[in-house]
Amino acid sequence: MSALHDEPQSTYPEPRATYDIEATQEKWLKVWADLDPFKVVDDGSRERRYLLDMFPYPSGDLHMGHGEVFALADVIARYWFQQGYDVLHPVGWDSFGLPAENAAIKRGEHPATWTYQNIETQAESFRRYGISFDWSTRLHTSDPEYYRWTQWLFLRLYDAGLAYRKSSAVNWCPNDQTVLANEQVVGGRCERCGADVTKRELTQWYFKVTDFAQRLLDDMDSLTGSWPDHVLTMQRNWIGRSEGAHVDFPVEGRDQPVTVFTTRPDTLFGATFFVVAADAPLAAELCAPGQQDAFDDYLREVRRTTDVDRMSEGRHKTGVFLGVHATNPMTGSQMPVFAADYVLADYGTGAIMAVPGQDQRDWDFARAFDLPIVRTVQPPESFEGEAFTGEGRAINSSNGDLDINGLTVAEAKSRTIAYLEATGTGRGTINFRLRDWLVSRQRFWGPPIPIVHCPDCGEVPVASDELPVVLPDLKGADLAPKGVSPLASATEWVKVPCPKCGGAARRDTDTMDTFVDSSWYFLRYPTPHDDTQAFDVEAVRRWCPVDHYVGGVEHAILHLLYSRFVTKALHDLGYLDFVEPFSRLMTQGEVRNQGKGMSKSLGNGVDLGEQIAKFGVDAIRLTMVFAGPPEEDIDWADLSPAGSLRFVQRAWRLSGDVTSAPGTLPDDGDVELRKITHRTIAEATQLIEGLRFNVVVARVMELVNAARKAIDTGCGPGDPAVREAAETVAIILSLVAPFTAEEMWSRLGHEPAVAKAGWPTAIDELLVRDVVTCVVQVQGKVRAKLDVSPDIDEPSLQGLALADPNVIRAIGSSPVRKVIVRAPKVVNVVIG
RNA sequence: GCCGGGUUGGCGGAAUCGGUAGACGCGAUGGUCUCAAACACCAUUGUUCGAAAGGACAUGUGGGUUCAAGUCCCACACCCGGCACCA
Repeated sequence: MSALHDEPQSTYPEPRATYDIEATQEKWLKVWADLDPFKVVDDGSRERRYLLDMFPYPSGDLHMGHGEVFALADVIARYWFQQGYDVLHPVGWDSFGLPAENAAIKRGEHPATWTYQNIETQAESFRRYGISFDWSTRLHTSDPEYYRWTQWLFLRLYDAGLAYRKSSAVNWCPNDQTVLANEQVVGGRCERCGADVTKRELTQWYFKVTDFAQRLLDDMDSLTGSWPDHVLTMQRNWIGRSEGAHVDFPVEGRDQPVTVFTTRPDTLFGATFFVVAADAPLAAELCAPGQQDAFDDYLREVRRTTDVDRMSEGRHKTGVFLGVHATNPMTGSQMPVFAADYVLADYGTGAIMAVPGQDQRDWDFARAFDLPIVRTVQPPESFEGEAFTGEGRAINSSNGDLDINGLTVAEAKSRTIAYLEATGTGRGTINFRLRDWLVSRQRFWGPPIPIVHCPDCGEVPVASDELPVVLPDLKGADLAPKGVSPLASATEWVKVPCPKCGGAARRDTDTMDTFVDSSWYFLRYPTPHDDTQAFDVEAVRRWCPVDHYVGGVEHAILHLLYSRFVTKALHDLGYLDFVEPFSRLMTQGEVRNQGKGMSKSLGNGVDLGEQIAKFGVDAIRLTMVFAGPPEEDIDWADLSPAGSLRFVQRAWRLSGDVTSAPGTLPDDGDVELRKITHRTIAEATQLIEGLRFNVVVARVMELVNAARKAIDTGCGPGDPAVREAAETVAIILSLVAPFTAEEMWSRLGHEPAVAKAGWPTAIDELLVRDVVTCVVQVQGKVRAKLDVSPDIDEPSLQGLALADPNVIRAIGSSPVRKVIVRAPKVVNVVIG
């Protein structure tokens, strides 16, 4: 039995009135469905605002995490509605992806069945949760009407040279039987299923994100302050810019020199050997015939090792001599060339100059293979480590032409680069950690890549007016992973005439990463049903960039980086007049339980639907919002939905106690209560702008307490100020507890919807206090409090303070040396 | 290791301009109501000394600046998150 169903019982002399939450929810849902108060207008009559929640993946019903994000985002949306903006608050589903496919295999169904059932379930839950969506915007990325335009985007990037195919060693998830983007490999494991990722040599499609590396970095300056710092930091780390030099090393038996990237060109004199990534083509190329067998054995070993093992802590260095030598351009000395797995094939040039004196990894390798170590930076006296990577003066660094001995690291770097450039053996350069975005997937439930492979014409893009390339009708076992895309088995679908020559050709059988779908969906929302174009340039100009984006921090790198890339690419192609998609970002924390993330395996899950059934939508939303600052994790075990329910009932009771008529002007109302009301309005406005929603709730609670007191023991229920307070509570509360707010609004004699009642304006005269508390300190310790007028002058305040008996006692017989007066707030007496 | 963020009552958190630390809520304790319990409502609630008046101590630790520090500066400890054989 929950509080929802408390009936007034005759045995109680005066039972507290409570309301039937379930009936109230049902009542207003019907009314709102008719009123459709959150439908976007877009007629230019009002200023526009675009609020976007990261759209959900339809993995079942909504869970606690959804409950939190959407409640938080709705505060902002509803605040904007109250302010009279024309708000775009769309809804949709990121509905392509692996779980649907895995469910379909298990059940022998089409992935669409599971997907669209879940979407319907979530849609109904959203509706009941009272989120202020404009339902007419609804889209699903798995609809052909949507993925048609995802394919269009692919083709535009292809035309611009930003989508290309290459063969390289890629991350392979043996469990999901598909390749993964770099961003989807976490700690050497598949982000989705946790399997150890291995490498495979495959020809795959990529988007050229690296072309934008510098801009992705630079444009973050404009987001500082509007995006959380840690998100910007994560992106910066991910892009990983480093400054250094390319240096060319002649290698015996080879015409072309081998170039390496180094961030420490100043240590070039200390380079005593040379290492090539074992799995880079260069290693095989350089290998001398005599070392071929040894190299082949080693490479086989490396290929077998997963990333998890490869990166494990304290693993000793391995490698194999390739039987050739490189020449150090500074010292002329011969450096043996090794293949090793501690050098990465796809970072820099896949080859390094090894400077064991200044790099611990090189030091470890040198010790393992008994190679010479030369220090080129003087460590401090006290230094006891091995490789020295700190600041110091250059040593052992001169030849006939260049002498950098005695220079600091920075000076030595620039001198060396200048020398390399002058002699044509190297140049200063910038290198990025960021790799191109691998977008091919060997799975079914995603947008087919709109390319045809023709034996004569090569890769030919599908004409834009031939889109969408619709998925063939596969289901159940047809979808089981077999290492090649399930699309390949749809033989009729694959066969297609070449768009160029008309000859027999084959469709590309891979689908796109689902992150492609979500990299542009925010552009679709202003015109979600346009069947002539992906997005309307003019509508996007009106609405975008998104004013406020809300979602989980787990997308801090992947989705946000990809969206930023796509925005910049479309900008360069002339479609967009902005370069950053999301002007402001709020990342909400995780909902946990008893200190841990909720999960089935831990058995600590809390079901959103059950909580709502028990306490009602408003109490749950309020609990989420009141729990703490939006970006902090919240722990359900620390919270009290029962307390939230108690509060909404208390607020509701207020609306029933008001006896003045609707429309009563508050002017003659009780001034003390009016002051509290208007201070609440002023503070709430500021707090919402600062995203401190939890404090807004606290302030409304205070206002409710004040109004309660006024009714019971103050000015009484008929005072106009009580009505003003109750109406203010209803409006502010409508951002968090829409059902209670609507019910209050109705009981106060108004027509729905309270959501559009209009944000109240604080009256300045009611914000000034006529009495303030002045703190009197002696030696910085509070000894007295005085009620004074806010415009009291300093001499009188000082006089009052020094006359206070507690102050006199605290001063005692000590001489007063100084009195600091900051009227009207504080007086501090310095003695002794 | 590098980068970012944090550490405030029994708990979640306020105090974002250097000026009353602990708003608001949870929990707890006492009371009202009840045969009783639950619910609800009222009161108290940082620790400590004191009968009280009043005092002392308190924002991770140690220093510093200041009339005044949770807030500013320096060092340290611990926690959380990200990146990491990235040359």
